[in-house]
Amino acid sequence: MNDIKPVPSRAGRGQATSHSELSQIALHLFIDRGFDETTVDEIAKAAGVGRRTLFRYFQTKNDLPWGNFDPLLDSMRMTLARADRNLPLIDALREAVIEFNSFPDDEREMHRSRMRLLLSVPTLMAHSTLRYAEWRQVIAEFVADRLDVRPHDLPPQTIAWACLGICLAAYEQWLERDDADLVKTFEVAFANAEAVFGAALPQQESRHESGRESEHESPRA
Amino acid sequence: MNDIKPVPSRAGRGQATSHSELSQIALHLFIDRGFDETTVDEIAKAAGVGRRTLFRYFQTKNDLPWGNFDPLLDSMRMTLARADRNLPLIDALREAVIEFNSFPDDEREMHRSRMRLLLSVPTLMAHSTLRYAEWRQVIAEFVADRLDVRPHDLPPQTIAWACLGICLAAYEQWLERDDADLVKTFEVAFANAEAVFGAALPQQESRHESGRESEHESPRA
DNA sequence: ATTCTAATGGCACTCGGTGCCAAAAATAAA
DNA sequence: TTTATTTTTGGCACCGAGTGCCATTAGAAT
Repeated sequence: MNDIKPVPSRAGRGQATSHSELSQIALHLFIDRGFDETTVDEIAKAAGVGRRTLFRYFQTKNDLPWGNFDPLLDSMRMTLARADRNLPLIDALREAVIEFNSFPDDEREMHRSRMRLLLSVPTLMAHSTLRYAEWRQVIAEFVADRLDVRPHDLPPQTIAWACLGICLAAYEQWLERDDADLVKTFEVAFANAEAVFGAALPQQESRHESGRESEHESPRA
Repeated sequence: MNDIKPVPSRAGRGQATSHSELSQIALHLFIDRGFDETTVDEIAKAAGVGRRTLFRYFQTKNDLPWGNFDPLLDSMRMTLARADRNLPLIDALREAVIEFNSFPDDEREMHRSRMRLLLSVPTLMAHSTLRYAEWRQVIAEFVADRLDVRPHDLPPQTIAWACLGICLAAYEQWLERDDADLVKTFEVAFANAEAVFGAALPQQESRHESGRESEHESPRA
């Protein structure tokens, strides 16, 4: 909500507002007037800053409801780094993702509102893809480390994309029921993926109809 | 390329151009001048139509490089509908996806260019999310039918999202190597997902640490 | 030729986003 | 206190995407 300015220390004019304050104001306007119905000028006016200034804090209108995402990403990176290396890859991922999406109870309603906005407004849904790319990168780096390949290779990228998909499906489901438990929904979503994708494995070597060996790695998690 | 007008039949002025012609012209301009560097006015001029008219054929500039996607979706729906019901879900999905992404050799370079554009230009990458939603819906409907749940439920949505993720990872990989085989890349991507997500299963009932039964279905593919 | 119909395309306008730059405000130096 | 330095602000003009409105155009039917 309000950032402390620990060291207003060095020279120059003070900031007229803060990143998170702008985000808050915009978010509230979006929630009760609608995203497309709220103009940037209105947000700037509501925040008491010039429109030009607002665009220095946020690159686009679409970025406003996201607030500052980076600390959350760093946090997830840390969680993954701390994961027990004996834990199967998929379990480490599930736990990190759940941790990443855990918020204090008093933030629950705000979180729901924000996510509803992000997932229901087409413009935001689309734009979010760019934010998700950073999120995927965190996952990919972790998976790459575990499989001893580069983050950019197919297996980490595939897993990262798939994890994102699972999370988004879980969120969509969570938003539909007022009483839904987010953590539980994530667990079920992961279980669904495991059931379907794991179904081809039990028959052991059945994946070789198409013959030729691959230059890509087929990881054993 | 050129649509036949089977029945110019009924009254009114003739169309100045066609959907696919506009798409072609725009695509070429995007490819050799860059997406952001090409204005809608330039496209309209190149196509010899008014800017206003162009916006009747395509809702946004972002839609231009996609051409008409719907027939492809219908085709995938058909492929899935024809799938052997004894085939495991995941195999049916893999095959349909591969079929969906198979193009004649002479379209290969064009396809690469288009996909490179769609996956590398941030604006398009973001916008594509909306197209992918339709694609996911096709998958979700198929999965829902197989699992005897509603398309909207968690399992179909999760699988659909995960499939999308797998496909996008495969495409990104394919675009990096001139000589890469798209089909093979898809197969490897699916295999990666199966390996990682299937890893939790072999221990059979190990998914119950967190106790309580779920109101969601946990499908057996 | 006239009428009907449907597509066209120009015009003006809104809104998001950017480059430019003078003015404001805060600190550091004199 | 005054002056110089530094940094942010915010106004202005401008661009490009997208839309509502509407007179015009061109083909088909009468």
